[in-house]
Amino acid sequence: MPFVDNIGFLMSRASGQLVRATNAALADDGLRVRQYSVLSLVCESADGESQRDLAEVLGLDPSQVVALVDDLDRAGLVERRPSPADRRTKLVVPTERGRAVRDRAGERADARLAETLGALTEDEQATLRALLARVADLGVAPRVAP
Amino acid sequence: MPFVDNIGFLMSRASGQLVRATNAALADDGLRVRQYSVLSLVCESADGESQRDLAEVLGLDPSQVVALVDDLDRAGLVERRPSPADRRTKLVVPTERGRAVRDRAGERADARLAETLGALTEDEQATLRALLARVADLGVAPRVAP
DNA sequence: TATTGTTATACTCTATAACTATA
DNA sequence: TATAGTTATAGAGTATAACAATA
Repeated sequence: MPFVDNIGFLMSRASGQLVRATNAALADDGLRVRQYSVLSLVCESADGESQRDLAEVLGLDPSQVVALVDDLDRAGLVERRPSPADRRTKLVVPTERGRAVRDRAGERADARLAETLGALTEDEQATLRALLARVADLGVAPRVAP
Repeated sequence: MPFVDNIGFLMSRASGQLVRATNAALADDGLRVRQYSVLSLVCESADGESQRDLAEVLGLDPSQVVALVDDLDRAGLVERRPSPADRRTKLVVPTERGRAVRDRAGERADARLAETLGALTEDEQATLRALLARVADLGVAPRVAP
């Protein structure tokens, strides 16, 4: 099979397209896709998310999450609050303005994503989503023995 | 729809998994996935590929291809040959050793990819490949007017 | 005037290691 | 001793601009 049909190559190429399109849609709100991801997750959370949980869901190292939350904090979109249960833990919660920005940015990002995925029908997008979810393996990933 | 079901997010996460797995499989041959991509493409070409064509297929800027070909050249896996048709153009061709390394690395990368995609049946992988190809938009991409 | 390859630069992303304060 | 957050650093990936040689 020719290299251009390699799933890894196609996925990397497609992912790049989507990230670029999304970043372009978010630029007006001063966001990039990773900051937007953090903001979206904390907006969906009832009592805030710990940075560790954010790192887990996003598949990032906790040290990367620090920088992303710093960015959002500096922009006044989220706050770090002490956890009532564990003094080590900080819960990241959106500010009022953070929620507003997320909603507006979300509409733009969604519109641009729909445009980029325009070649696919709704059914095909659902199929793609389901297949990606299984490859992305968001559950607890079994690794080689440490 | 919850953020974790966003196709862009899932694609980025899945792509990262595949790239990491492939890089791990290629490490023994001293390659990374982008260098391996260039090597694969020139091995499939009859008379070599120009750097411009490589950039086009890979979706990279021509200046990035320069560095990748430099790496492969330094490792003795490819050579730059003058094009008989156009003295500006350099055709990148694999060395004998380049072909051998590509074959061995390709087997390892393919095996690791199959392992990473193990959750999907052959049919599902074919479906995924077809959907990704349409999103990746490898044809001539119509852009906004320049 | 336009294109191919190249150099240079800056910023983002990824990957580790080590430190602190708590548990 | 283990975990949550943090700092620091290095390498890889991405994005532009500008230049020489050639068409």
